[in-house]
Amino acid sequence: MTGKAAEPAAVTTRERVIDAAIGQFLRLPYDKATLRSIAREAGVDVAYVHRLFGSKQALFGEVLSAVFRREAPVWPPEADILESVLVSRWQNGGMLSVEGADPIDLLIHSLGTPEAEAVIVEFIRSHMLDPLEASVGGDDAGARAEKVFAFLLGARIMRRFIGLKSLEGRTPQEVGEWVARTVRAICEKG
Amino acid sequence: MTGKAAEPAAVTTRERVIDAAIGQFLRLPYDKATLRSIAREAGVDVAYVHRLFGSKQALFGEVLSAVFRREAPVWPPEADILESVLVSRWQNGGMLSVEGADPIDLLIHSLGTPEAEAVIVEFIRSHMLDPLEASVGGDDAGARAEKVFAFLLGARIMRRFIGLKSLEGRTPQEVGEWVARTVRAICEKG
DNA sequence: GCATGAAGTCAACACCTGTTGACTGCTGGG
DNA sequence: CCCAGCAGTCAACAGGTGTTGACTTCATGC
Repeated sequence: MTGKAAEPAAVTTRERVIDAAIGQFLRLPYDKATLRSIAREAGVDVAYVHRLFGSKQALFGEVLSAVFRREAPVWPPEADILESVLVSRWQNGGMLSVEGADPIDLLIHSLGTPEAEAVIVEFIRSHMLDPLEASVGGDDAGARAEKVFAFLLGARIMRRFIGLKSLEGRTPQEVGEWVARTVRAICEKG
Repeated sequence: MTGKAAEPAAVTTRERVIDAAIGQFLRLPYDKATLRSIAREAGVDVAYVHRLFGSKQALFGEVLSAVFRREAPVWPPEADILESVLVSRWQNGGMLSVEGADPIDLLIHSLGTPEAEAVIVEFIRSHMLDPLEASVGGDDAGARAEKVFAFLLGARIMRRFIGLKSLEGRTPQEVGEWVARTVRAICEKG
């Protein structure tokens, strides 16, 4: 957009298609995010989308990589993980954030869809669970990390799909405290 | 099963169809569980399945009711909810259990599929969250119920899809304690 | 000027979806 | 005997899917 250097950095059609695909796969179940709707949003022909990536599954893999590459690193290896990371990330959109959409949807859409499940499970393990364990520290760090992550994941899903009455109308600070207090309780006594 | 009374208790075709549908909807995403595959498994024609329930969506609602009615009461309104209900249900297959399949899959397949989402969200609210809130009691019961449920939901999803290392090789009793301790921590300090 | 090859379109393919209406086979009642 | 009505089938519908191959458009190098 603002590139005025020697390189024009023009956004390629391929990138436009990937952006459209990200939006669709975030918003819709795997089967409902059709190549045709993606192509329409990107302003190209279906056939070209297909040729660009070889198959719908390959395009989905591309989307997964693109979304989560933008997010790395999710958990920095610092000690004060509770306040600085979990809470603040929860405040502005969640554990993962992508402009204008909620990556928790991508996770939900992936789980239960065999083509996508393996990819995302591996990603969660290596990019989220392991670093979180390292951050939590202490003995039984693994177990506590799993419990903390379970709570964060469940709360995330509830807030997105079912709704959390106790969070309605709260400020980001209050939401942060809501999360942090429970995370602390799990770490200390859970 | 053991019915030897005057009533033969013959399993109707409708029941066979519902059983087939339960299996399919548990195993597959909403769109992949087609009326045709359900009909084939039940040994009848597609058209009859459709006529029996009026629409695929209606059949899905029927499946939801059937699955979760078998589970009722999920949260009895007793005080000792932690040990007697949450834990024991977690031990033998989870918060919800159906022979041979994991209802958490039904939830995952439902979330993100608009036709199914509304049905299951309402069901979770009225049949699980509200009774849990009543059981937890005290002031801030709503907030604590939501937190407890978030943890249970997240842990359930992790155990099913991502895996919980700290639960590998544990006995049901240990699993129960694992859950109960965290639930208690959330209730008391979360 | 002309061939080349990439970027992109077009129309069609084979297949699968939920849904519909007309149909058969059968069983019980008058 | 007949006939109403239920259980279930059959064939087809309209529409949507990923995928394919032939086609156009256009800039570039010779």
